[in-house]
Amino acid sequence: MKKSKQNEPAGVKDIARRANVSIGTVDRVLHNREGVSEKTRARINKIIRELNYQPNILARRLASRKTLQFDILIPHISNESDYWQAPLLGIIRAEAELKQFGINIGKFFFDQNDKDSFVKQAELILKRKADGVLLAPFFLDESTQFTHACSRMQIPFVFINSDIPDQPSLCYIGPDLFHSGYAGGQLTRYCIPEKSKILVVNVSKEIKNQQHNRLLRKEEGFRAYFKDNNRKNPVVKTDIRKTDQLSIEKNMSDIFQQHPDIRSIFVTNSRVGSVASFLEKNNMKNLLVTGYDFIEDNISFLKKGWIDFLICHKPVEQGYRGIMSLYQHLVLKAEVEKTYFMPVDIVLKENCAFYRN
Amino acid sequence: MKKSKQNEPAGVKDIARRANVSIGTVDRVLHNREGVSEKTRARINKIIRELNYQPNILARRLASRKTLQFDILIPHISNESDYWQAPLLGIIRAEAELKQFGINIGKFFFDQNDKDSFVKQAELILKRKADGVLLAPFFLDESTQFTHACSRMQIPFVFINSDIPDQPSLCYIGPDLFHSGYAGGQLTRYCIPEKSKILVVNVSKEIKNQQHNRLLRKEEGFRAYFKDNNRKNPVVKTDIRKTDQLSIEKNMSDIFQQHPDIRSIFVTNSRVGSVASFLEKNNMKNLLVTGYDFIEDNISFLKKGWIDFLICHKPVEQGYRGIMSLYQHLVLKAEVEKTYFMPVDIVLKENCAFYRN
DNA sequence: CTGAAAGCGCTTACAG
DNA sequence: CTGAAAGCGCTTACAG
Repeated sequence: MKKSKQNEPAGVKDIARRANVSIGTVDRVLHNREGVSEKTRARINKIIRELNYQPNILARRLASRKTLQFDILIPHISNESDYWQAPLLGIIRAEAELKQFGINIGKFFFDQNDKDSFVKQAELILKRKADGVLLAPFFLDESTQFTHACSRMQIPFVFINSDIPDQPSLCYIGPDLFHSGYAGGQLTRYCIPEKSKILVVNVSKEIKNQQHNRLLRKEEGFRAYFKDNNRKNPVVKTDIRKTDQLSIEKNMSDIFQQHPDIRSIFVTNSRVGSVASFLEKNNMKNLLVTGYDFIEDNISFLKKGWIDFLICHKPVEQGYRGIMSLYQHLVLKAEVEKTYFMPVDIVLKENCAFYRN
Repeated sequence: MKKSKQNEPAGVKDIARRANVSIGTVDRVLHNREGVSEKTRARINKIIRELNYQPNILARRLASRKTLQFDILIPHISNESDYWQAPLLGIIRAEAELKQFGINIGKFFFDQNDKDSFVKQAELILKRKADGVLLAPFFLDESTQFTHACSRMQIPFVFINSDIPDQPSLCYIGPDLFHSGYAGGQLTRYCIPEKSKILVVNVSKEIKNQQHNRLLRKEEGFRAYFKDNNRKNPVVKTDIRKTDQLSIEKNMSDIFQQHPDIRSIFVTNSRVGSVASFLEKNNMKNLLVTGYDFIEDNISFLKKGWIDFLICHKPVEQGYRGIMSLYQHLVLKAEVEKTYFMPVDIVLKENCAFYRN
């Protein structure tokens, strides 16, 4: 341990001394507060630049008794899918780290199958006047309305999981779905014989929401891979609108009756576990199965060999990084990447023990 | 923004008041400094526990003018391989974040092919009496000697990239090599016909160092996968001791003369680029090529299709996390995981654009 | 429009 | 062995 004395970075005191003002005035200039004559403001700003003043964040947060409020709006964790546990975990991790910096996180949850619940929670957040918002924009119109309100109130917001590109969001943190599907295409083509038949499965209740669009985007990418590479594999597709296990099995059963020569299945979301379960029950081996998300159900089928590949986009990190982006912007006043695509991770039986979601 | 008034966490003042002592004495107890009677120490400790006192890290670092010195000892970046750029990048990223908390990082580099350079740099570090050390233990004996010295001087140290298990390190951050090779095995077997011939390539100058052991460990894992899954693919192996491009090509040429039926190549380190270059020059298509590390040379062959899979272990994060572990231990006094295995990431042409090294 | 003082929660000498 | 005071680099009222 050492004590540094030389070359200390400049502080408000140094600026005040050089500008012949009090540190209070320097503080006003630093924070663009009113009540300073243009002349002195200019003089002080010049000195700040000359000295390349870097505020001491520690001191700043210690002295300011202010608490920042970040509010999150994501789907609640349902039995149907425990995917959203992961982003929440990342958010909680960020919360723990930022607590000592005076940041609180308000958690609001909505029902994936209920637009009204989204709207209601969004209103609650607006009433509280959060300093920053993180949301998963599930319902296109409702989300847009909400973020417009945020913009009006000057509340910065970040999207995770899915993006609404033409919004003035602070940033988007999540997958590039098209390329994610594209990578799924490559994995599939590597592992199955040429020209063998492929089944694409979309499982989603509503057909007219962001969630369903997400699935289609992956499917596009998946198909594009084969097209771009001149592969002529026939592709069968099924849309399953009833998402309970029984309906899925029924649907799969029908499909396989019509197409007994299917060699590979690509499920565009985390419901791949239900498909795997069907295969297990009917002892249908020798199919290459690819799907999404590192959740318990899927992992167990991966280990048992009924799923070959899981594609993942680090949902825990999405939550963590989303909160940290607000922190970077609001506290550190640092630049934030407008679009942060998560990696397209490939998990298989043999590396799943080491996967960090 | 809000001001929290109620339920403020307890501070040294509260403790002092309750214990009927000055805050100076509380501070002494908090830091286990001498000069406090056993009676008062016990009394204060009891109150600290009762109040579940959590120190304010901000205030602590602001008040204490101490600077912590972390020193790193890793290979310098050579033309031969730019792998080590990545960990250094992570270290520099951590440095930027921790600067405002009064942490400095001293950077020491050694030559991978020169034990003496390692020893020399290690001695420099010991003389400076760092508060914490991060090292890549390339040379087994020399590293052990160095870490023994650290232990004696009570300097915590962390390993990255490769581990020396029986050392009192703060932690190891890096791959589980055996399982990394194992995953390589699964990828290979998925993508090639049964019973087709496989070539394993180890490229390393010295045969008796940590670095070479690393390669063998991956090879073990790779072979174990086939054994565990009762695959009878014949495996040919070659050890290349001269690591220049020409020698590698010569060696490969010989191997393929003997074994023209090789269907797949597994290169146990980042030199897979050199192998790919050989294949490209000789226009040898239809081979499945798997290797290690997300470095420029390899990425370009991946994109061109001469490499199919790159296995990676997030070297940037290894560096970042290594420094952060020292910070967690020394500043935050938090627990640190003794072994942090990095994920076994699989990069292919179609997801490489999104990979975060 | 500006300044002087108090305070954030700690640590660090110094005095006794 | 213990206490009182000063100070870390800022922000926040308050006074003029």
